[in-house]
Amino acid sequence: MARDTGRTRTPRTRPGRSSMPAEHAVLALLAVAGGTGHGYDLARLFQAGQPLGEVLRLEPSMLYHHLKKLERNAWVTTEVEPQGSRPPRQVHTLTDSGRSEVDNWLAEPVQRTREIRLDFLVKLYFIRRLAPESAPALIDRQRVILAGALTRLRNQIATGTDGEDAGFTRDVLDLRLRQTQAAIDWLDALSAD
Amino acid sequence: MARDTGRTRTPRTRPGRSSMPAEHAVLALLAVAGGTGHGYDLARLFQAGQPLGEVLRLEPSMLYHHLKKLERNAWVTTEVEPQGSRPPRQVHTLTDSGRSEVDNWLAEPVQRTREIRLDFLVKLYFIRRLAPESAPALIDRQRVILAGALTRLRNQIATGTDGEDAGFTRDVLDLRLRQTQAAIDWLDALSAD
DNA sequence: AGAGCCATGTAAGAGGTTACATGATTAG
DNA sequence: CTAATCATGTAACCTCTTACATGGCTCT
Repeated sequence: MARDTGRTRTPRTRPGRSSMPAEHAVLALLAVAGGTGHGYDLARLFQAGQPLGEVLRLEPSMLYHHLKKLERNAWVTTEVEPQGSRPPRQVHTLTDSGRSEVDNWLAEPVQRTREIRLDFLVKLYFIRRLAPESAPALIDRQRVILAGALTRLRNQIATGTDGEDAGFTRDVLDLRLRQTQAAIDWLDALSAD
Repeated sequence: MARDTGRTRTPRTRPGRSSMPAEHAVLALLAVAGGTGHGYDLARLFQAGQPLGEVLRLEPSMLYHHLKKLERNAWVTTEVEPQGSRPPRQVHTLTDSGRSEVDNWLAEPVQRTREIRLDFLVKLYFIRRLAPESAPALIDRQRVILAGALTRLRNQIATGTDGEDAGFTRDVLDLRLRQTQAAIDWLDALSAD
């Protein structure tokens, strides 16, 4: 039914949602490693048993995919390092632009409660290794955002829906309220170290 | 580097993870509507403002996509109903196989805590409309699963990791513990109606 | 002799988002 | 006259997962 008229489409402006934690984790891992590294080496850190692997499982194929993407973004440069008998390494080096991307990403709290479980944990892991003195500020800013969400949820519950679906809507909001409160309590426990 | 040798690959056995909530929601909505319906009609219920739309936002394009998939699975049949001047409707009818798929899906609690937020809420919405007498059993079985997760988390925390990343791993487990506990508390509040 | 490490990927397919196409009718 | 409603999709592009390919080397 629909036909492609051949017109140039507007380029996709919104590539992906949330903070693209996997991609940024690869970039940040390069920063932790001192700015350079190759894929195979980084891959081990994303496996089960590794602390980061418990939060973010990354198969080799995706890791290599992300490294290509980072290169397209000019956040890393790549050069081939022959290894004699072994397969040559693609050694990736963080650029200035890549480093500032890491810093900006680390400074930003996440917007949605469900992103705490993955995105925020990854940020927390890296900020403690790359800029531990900034960790309390990140945690505080995150708490402010969650506190705002909590207030909005309370208002929504108070403004109560009427109609036959009121019960379900209330249950949904109540779940979100509890999950948000649990995340705030967790942040408080983090600060209280 | 890799070359396709032309060998037949083993068919993909694991199609998708979690309970494919969107697909099942479309199927269940058809059941609520009495077994028949067309896409445009169902689409409205997934919009913002509708109770289901608050939990699961489904764009028309995805809705039609799911309807095609349901047909391939023989869970619905489709016939065209001309409308005169308006575009003809594709009227979908739930099959026996489709109805039993809905029933099985509704009876199964979710395995992971993070699926509470979407998958379980959708199940709750539909079980209250299709088989309200079974809702307490679903909630109870869900509580058992979450209680098991809680126990495993407590054990993991007690068995404490050693090493430099012990702090982070503990924070991860502590967050999961709190989120799981919040979900259990919510289930308890649901039962206490 | 076989398992597993090193080191890099491709292939195929699922699930999902956003933009856009079509074209008559009805409400403001 | 314009916008929305009705009704159905396609196109292009994401992310993520699983399976597989290559091929020498080292450990048991």
